[in-house]
Amino acid sequence: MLTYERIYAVVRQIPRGQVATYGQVADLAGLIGKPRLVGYALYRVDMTTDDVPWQRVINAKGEVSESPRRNGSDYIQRVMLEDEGIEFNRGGRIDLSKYRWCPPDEVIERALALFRERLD
DNA sequence: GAAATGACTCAAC
DNA sequence: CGTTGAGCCATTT
Repeated sequence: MLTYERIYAVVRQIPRGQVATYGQVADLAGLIGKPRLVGYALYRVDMTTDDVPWQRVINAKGEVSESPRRNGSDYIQRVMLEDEGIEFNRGGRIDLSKYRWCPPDEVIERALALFRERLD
């Protein structure tokens, strides 16, 4: 669906070694205030491909969201992030002030365009 | 087509 | 610090 494609398009922009929160991705995808949809979209990503760097999206607390439904993929996520040079402190959390992705202006421009489009 | 679900977030206590 | 409850809406049953 178009909604998912927007989310994936944003996630694909996250550079290696940095992370974004669900809420942040939702905002940039023109889905302000709807972070749940991001989680739902990522759940449906094909993890066997590297098309979408789903591992770089974490929750607002700075930790990898775990869920029984993920059947172990949450653990894989942590390993992949460490492989990119991201450090986990004790408690399995990431220092957001250090690794949070700061979107370039062009991405913000696109987000604004999507937002305006939504108001028609 | 109504009801349930969800990798979330924020504010309030 | 923690727990709770409301908000949210595309997808799935």
